[in-house]
Amino acid sequence: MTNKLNLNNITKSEEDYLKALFQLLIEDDISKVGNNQLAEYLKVSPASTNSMIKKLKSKQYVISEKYGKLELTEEGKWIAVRLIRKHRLWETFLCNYLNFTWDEVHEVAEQLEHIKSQKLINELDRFMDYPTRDPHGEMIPNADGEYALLPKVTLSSLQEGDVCQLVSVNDGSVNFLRYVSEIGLALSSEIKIIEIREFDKSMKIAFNEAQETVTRKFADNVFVKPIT
Amino acid sequence: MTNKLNLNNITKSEEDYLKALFQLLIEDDISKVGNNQLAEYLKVSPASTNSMIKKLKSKQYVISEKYGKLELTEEGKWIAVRLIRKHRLWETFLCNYLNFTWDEVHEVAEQLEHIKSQKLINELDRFMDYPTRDPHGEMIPNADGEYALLPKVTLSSLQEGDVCQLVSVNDGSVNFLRYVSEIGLALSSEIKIIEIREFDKSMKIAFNEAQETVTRKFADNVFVKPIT
DNA sequence: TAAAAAAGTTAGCTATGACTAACAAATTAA
DNA sequence: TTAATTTGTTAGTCATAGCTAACTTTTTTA
Repeated sequence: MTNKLNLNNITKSEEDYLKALFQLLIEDDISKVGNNQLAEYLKVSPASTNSMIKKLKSKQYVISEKYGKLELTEEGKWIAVRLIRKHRLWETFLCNYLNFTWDEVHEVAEQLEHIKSQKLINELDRFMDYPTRDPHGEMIPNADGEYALLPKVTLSSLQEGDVCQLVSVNDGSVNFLRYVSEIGLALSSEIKIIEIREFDKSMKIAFNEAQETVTRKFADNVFVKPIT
Repeated sequence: MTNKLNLNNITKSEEDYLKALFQLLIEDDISKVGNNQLAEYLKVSPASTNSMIKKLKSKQYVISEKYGKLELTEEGKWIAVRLIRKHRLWETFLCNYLNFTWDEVHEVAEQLEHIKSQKLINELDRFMDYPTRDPHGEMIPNADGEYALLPKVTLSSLQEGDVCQLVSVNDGSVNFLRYVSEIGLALSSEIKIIEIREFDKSMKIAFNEAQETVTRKFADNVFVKPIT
């Protein structure tokens, strides 16, 4: 009821904040997200975040006490999930139909996710035959907002000798994604950890008959499923 | 040069004004377009238009003297044509691939036309195999901004006994487009003017073995090619 | 041609959503 | 447990882009 009415009144900025909060709180499973952390994630000033949070509280998308941590209401979560759905469906469309590479899609999808049309996104979903994963391996919520929240195991969390399969990658940086492709890694690649150097936590890994040494920062952005 | 740099700095509003000016000046071929006319077309106040025109003049997209009529520079036209290209390609995509009807596409295309990505629109064009007309029969500019400007002959400009073919329709009103479909008219329909009533300029027309009486306002929004 | 109407302009207001600078509260560390 | 650091808040500014009301210029018409 109020639901439907509000959704067309929401601004692009409000959507961006709600999505960011959802990704920190729920997808990254961070228990205490504060004002400044959200500000840093969105690359805006703490003051901007503070005033937006006030607005989102007044619209009942966010709950928090003064100086307390931030929480999303069910309504807030619902808005965020729908944005994530749109973002990932568009990424999938761009990669699978419009010859985009996985490092090119994020920026355009950031724009496309704000297009307001229920029909558009549901038809796009149907057109692609209801994909469940985007080009980076992330799960795509269905039309009811349901999707599996895979526990995020980073490559960096594994030990020497462990073997795993590449499940998804952080899509935040174009340079990172290009680098992943360049060295020959792809979704589902089987990776073995040959050695971890204590000094800088860099890792020597083996995959597809190749070997590479990657930094800790790199390994933090690669999500894997350990093979038991 | 300056071209490319500016195009990413342009706002949605600036784009809307340039497109509106182009449609009035070039597509509708109106020789003198003034501030208030543009304001009315865009459904904003004359004051808003006035200040936006100042901005567009400073960016050299528009030329006009104080109290004089408005003109577009080549740069201004180029921006407008690209918007029209994007708008019509998206409309075509929505109709041909996502099950939208021709009365549903305009509103969504108004949003999609502001997405900034050269690659997106050119790939979409390729994906659809370079269509030349949108669902309303309007010409789609190619990647170089070239397209045929069909002289707009309205159904209302014809005489009793004339025969013509439906070329395109004004896509501004959802109700109008629904009405056109409902009575059974479609692009390329052959229409014969049976009678024009002087009193209110309403027309009795025949097409596809059907007859209808349509108002002057209706006939003003239907564009045709007379059959000699 | 002078008055009325229309068209165009300006000033000043509003809301959104950024920002910086200054300050307050909470947390961490000495 | 006090001091330092981090985190959060507030006040005040800026740009964009809309608005109304008042005014000026241009055009029309009586």
